[in-house]
Amino acid sequence: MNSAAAALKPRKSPVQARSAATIAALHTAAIQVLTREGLGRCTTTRIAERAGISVGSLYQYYPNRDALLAAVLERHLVGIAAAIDHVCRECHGKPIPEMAPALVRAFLAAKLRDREESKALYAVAAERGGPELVAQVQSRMVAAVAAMLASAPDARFDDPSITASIAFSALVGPVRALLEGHLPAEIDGCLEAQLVRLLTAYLQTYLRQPSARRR
Amino acid sequence: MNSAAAALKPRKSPVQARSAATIAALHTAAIQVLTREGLGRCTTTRIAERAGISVGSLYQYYPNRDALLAAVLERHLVGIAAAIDHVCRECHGKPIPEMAPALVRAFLAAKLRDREESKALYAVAAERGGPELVAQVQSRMVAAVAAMLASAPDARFDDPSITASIAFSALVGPVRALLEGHLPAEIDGCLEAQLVRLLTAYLQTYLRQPSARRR
Amino acid sequence: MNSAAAALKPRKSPVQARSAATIAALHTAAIQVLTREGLGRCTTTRIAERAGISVGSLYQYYPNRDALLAAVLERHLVGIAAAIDHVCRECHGKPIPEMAPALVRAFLAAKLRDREESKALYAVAAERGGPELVAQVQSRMVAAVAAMLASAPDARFDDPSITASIAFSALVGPVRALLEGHLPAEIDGCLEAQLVRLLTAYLQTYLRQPSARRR
Amino acid sequence: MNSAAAALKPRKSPVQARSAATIAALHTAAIQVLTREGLGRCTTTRIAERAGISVGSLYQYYPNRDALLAAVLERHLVGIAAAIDHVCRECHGKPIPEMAPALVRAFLAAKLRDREESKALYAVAAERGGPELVAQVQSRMVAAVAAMLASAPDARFDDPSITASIAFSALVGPVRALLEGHLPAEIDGCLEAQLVRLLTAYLQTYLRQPSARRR
DNA sequence: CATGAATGAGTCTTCATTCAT
DNA sequence: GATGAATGAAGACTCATTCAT
Repeated sequence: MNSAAAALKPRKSPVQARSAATIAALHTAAIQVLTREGLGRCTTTRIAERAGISVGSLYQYYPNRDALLAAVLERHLVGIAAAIDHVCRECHGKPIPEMAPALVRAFLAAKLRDREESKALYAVAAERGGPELVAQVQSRMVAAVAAMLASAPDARFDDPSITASIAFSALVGPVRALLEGHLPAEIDGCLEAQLVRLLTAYLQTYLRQPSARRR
Repeated sequence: MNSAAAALKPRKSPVQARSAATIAALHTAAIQVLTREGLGRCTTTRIAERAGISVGSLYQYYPNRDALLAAVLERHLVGIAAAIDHVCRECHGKPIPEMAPALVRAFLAAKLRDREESKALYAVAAERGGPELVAQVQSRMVAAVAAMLASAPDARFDDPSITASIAFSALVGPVRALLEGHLPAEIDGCLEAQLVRLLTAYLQTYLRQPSARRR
Repeated sequence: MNSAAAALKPRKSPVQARSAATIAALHTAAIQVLTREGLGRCTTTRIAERAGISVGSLYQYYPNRDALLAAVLERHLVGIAAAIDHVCRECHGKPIPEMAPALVRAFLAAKLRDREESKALYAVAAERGGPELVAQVQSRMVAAVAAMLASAPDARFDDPSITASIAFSALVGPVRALLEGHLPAEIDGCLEAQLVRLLTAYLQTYLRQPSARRR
Repeated sequence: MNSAAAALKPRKSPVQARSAATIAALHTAAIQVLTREGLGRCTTTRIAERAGISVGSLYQYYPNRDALLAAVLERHLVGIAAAIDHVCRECHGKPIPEMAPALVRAFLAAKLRDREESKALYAVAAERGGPELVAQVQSRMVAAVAAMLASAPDARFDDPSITASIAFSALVGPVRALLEGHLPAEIDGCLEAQLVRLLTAYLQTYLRQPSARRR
């Protein structure tokens, strides 16, 4: 870990219950302020105030504002990653037609659980340190997906990691579009079905027995 | 146009050659500062300095910082939209296997022409006014794609606009991932092929003659 | 209170001794800067500097420059109003020849106690929010004077509030002229006598027993 | 004239008709901007724009913003002064009961002819250079009034200039209060009568034959 | 002469961070 | 440990004034 990364690390581990509660409150507060005020007005004072603690105390937990926001973002991403990890292990060895729906469902469930949070954090992800964090967690998720894909009995991927990257980011795109309101309203009900169709079709181009036409 | 949107409008039109040059310099400078310093440090002073003009002059062209950034973003998006529009008209009435590659190629060409610019503007797109702008241009692009899809002789879409939304944002996802460095390095060479594969597979699930196996 | 007025309200109450001292220092500093530099150069930085605090601290007490100046003006006006209120209650039921001198004396004492302050605040009273504030406090003073006049046993006023308005503003005029240096220097010694004469003469035109000629 | 005063002098005399017209347009524009935007936003650019000329041209006529505003204020004050001068000459040698109403009427007519202008200029009068200008013109008016008073056959003033000062500023006070909205609305109709009463009563305390008791 | 774009010093205001209580 | 007042650097934006066209 270089010094830049070190500067974003929390100051203390939540060894005490109180600490954990305070940190949770800070995260929640940060997301609320982010949502209500925007990143530009998401100040330490406001976050602390909403979390019910003093600014001074905030600095007991995080060395600076960016570290707090990074932590919030990280927790969010790690949650998603865990869900992906889990489903990938669960679907290990299963055929594509089972993998795809499971992956889509898991991703949607994780990402849309708290839409406000997901949406608010896009801005954080675009700021200093955000992209690195996202890239890091993303690569972990891609690795999990790649491992899962590699285990599919009915398909063969030249480079599972590339396929996983494309597959995953092809899922991320529509979900982000949904959260940011770039999608027509009608989509809400059929998003999952569409993503399943998209992913399945894509992965099935790698079916092992290419007796039938492909691509 | 409501007053919020009005606040983001440029102040004067570049009727004179000098104005046009100044505005171009401002856009370029903004993107450079964005890239080198990040959105948080992308200040009017810095932009003006890099553009070789005074802050005061900057404010003769844009009423505020957000308006300038919005203009830069808009120009970028409009460029993309024009490319999409064009290819969609060009592929009108062609079958899916021709549409998909053309669309992918056009999108990649437009979006990756200036990677630095594309990448820098993601942060802007996440800020005040950005999402609205993106949504607006996005919907125009989706409409173009939907029209194209509806004209495909070999497929039938229940709701072309939904399919277009998914298709387009499924393209956007991987490209964004690429620009933000979330993709493995090896992908660069095969991104286009992968996206063509993704898009074709997805759209072909809507093939008109389901004599062959699908999905 | 409408939002415009709300924007001029102080941010925190001086509950602590230190706060009260800081606020007092700010008021004094504001008047000094006003006097030495004029309203146009009465900037928050200069006020804070002279008050011996940082600009940031100034903004902990007042949301903006106008609010600070409004507070200074208000305190001044309220002081005058209190003096007027007091003398009006004191003279309740007394005859005109006692009322007039008492009112003049009280007004002069209050307004000329700190000539520098009184003079400096004229500029503030003419700026955004000033006129409203003055009008408001003025009406309170006029009401007090009107009540006093109505209680005079030796006079009868058709509309005490009109008479009070005229009487009061007729006092304000010369005092303002004095403070702004529009009056010849010789006046200083006899101003009070002249104002008493003016006010008494005016009010006595409303004497109850008009056995003698009255205009 | 010291250098400070010199700096406020117009740059060119209105020898040409066009100059005179432009200057008039500038004055009018200045008052409009003053009224609509307030002194703080009464900028040279805005004034020039409203006057239909360019900023550059504005600087052909006045060396700086303050000079323009001073000129506007001066013209206003000189107009009032001329009216006062005129009525004072007209009433020369007449008794108090004729002087007072004439003076009041003349003053009100002059000051209330363009209420917007009168009101707007109070802010200018409070700024740099304003007070001096006002004091200067005021003293000329007071001199005229004093001369008139001294000529009254029915009164004797120990120091006509003091009486004139008080009398004049006692008129100024209520009129200013009216323009700034500090007076009850009902006053509008009876202001003149009240001021006549006020002034007459005051001046009559100096009646030559004190056969009757008065103050 | 008129024009109005350019200048940049100067304002107000915010906010991350510290530290005395 | 907690608090929140104080700090002051930094940013957005304005505007009087100039001068090339």
